[in-house]
Amino acid sequence: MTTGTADGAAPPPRRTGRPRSQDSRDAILLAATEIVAEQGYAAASIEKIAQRAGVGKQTIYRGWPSKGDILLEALTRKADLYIPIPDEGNWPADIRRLLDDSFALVRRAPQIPDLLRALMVEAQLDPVFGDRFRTNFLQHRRAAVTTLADRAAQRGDLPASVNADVAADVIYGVIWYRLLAVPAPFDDRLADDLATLLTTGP
Amino acid sequence: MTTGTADGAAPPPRRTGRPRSQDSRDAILLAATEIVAEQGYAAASIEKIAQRAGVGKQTIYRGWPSKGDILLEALTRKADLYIPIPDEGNWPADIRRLLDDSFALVRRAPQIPDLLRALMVEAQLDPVFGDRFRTNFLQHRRAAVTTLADRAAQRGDLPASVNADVAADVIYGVIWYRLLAVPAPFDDRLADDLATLLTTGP
DNA sequence: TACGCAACGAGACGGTTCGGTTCGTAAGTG
DNA sequence: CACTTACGAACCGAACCGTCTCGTTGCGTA
Repeated sequence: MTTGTADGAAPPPRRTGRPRSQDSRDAILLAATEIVAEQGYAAASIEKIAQRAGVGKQTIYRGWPSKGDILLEALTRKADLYIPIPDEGNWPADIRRLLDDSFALVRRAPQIPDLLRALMVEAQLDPVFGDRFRTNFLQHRRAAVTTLADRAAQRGDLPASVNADVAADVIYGVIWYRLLAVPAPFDDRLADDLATLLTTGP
Repeated sequence: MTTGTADGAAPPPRRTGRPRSQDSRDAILLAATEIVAEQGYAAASIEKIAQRAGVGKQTIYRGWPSKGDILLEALTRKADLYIPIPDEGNWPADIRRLLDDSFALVRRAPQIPDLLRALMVEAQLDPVFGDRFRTNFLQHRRAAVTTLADRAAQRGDLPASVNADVAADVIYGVIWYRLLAVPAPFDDRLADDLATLLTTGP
């Protein structure tokens, strides 16, 4: 990953010539999001995105190395996707807060599930992008949970039947499973069930 | 889905003309499996499958309605994928047995993870096939777990923190999450962790 | 103000890939 | 032998990728 700003010490802003258009970038991200949401990922070609965005294909190739990266940026922009790592002082409240925040975000922005599905598909189809997706996105989300769990373990209120890794596996496993495999909503009942499972000890 | 054998009452075996070649069917399934395992799903086109199988494309179109269905048949043939629903008499042993059987199958047949990934991708790209996949495969697997859990609930040894739906969500959620999102093995440690989580009560 | 430079939208281009169909032949059935 | 259906191969058109070339546009600098 030596692309981007890894250009010596300071990122040279741009010296001369016409600057890149932020409007075009925005239009591209919007068009990609809409196509994925409305017509499914199979319909999202670079060609179609460019056409819908009212943009030349070259502008897209200049800005992103692959289709997946467009979607990844669209996702991270979509909401303040940064779900803050809660700190309620105890494990049950932390885990419940994280679940509530995550579910609320999905419900609030209905395109997010479509983007997530598309990204996971692209990660399977393009292994190089897949690595990027795992490193830059999936592991970040996972780290939020393991941070909470580690904190709980130190505090001593993590149930003996739970460890940090399995907690992350369970939470994101269920979320992705529902996104991809079963058409089930992210409702309070699921949050209840998961929180109960992960906070009940012997 | 009115294709296939939904042809009146009795499935007419075949009356006249050249019979379909079972060898061709086998070669197609084998070729599809190998391409997916060796080159990834992105490389698995009908064209390549036909070429590798030494078969005309028409023979494929005559036998399966879509690429996903080829892979689905390849998967169900691959092993006796039918993992028997355990009945060990108690919930912890049942759940442990199901996990062990499932993990052992994946370890024994290394193409199975590739096929599963490919099927999940295809389910996202082709919604019509996706419905078929969910109905004919995913729900069956899920039912195995809910059957165990229902039995345990009746017996009274299902922990209060677990219910049938969440047990299935957790087990298959984690399995699919590991297949698609994190490069982690299906080892005894995972089975231990999951079994502990699902069998420990307050 | 005038000039130069890079990005812009649009689209042409060559090339590849693929899905689906057509064609003449092969293999069974009656 | 006549008939029927499957067979492999070849063919066709559409879609798309990535590059390239236009003439144009906007910004920094001379």
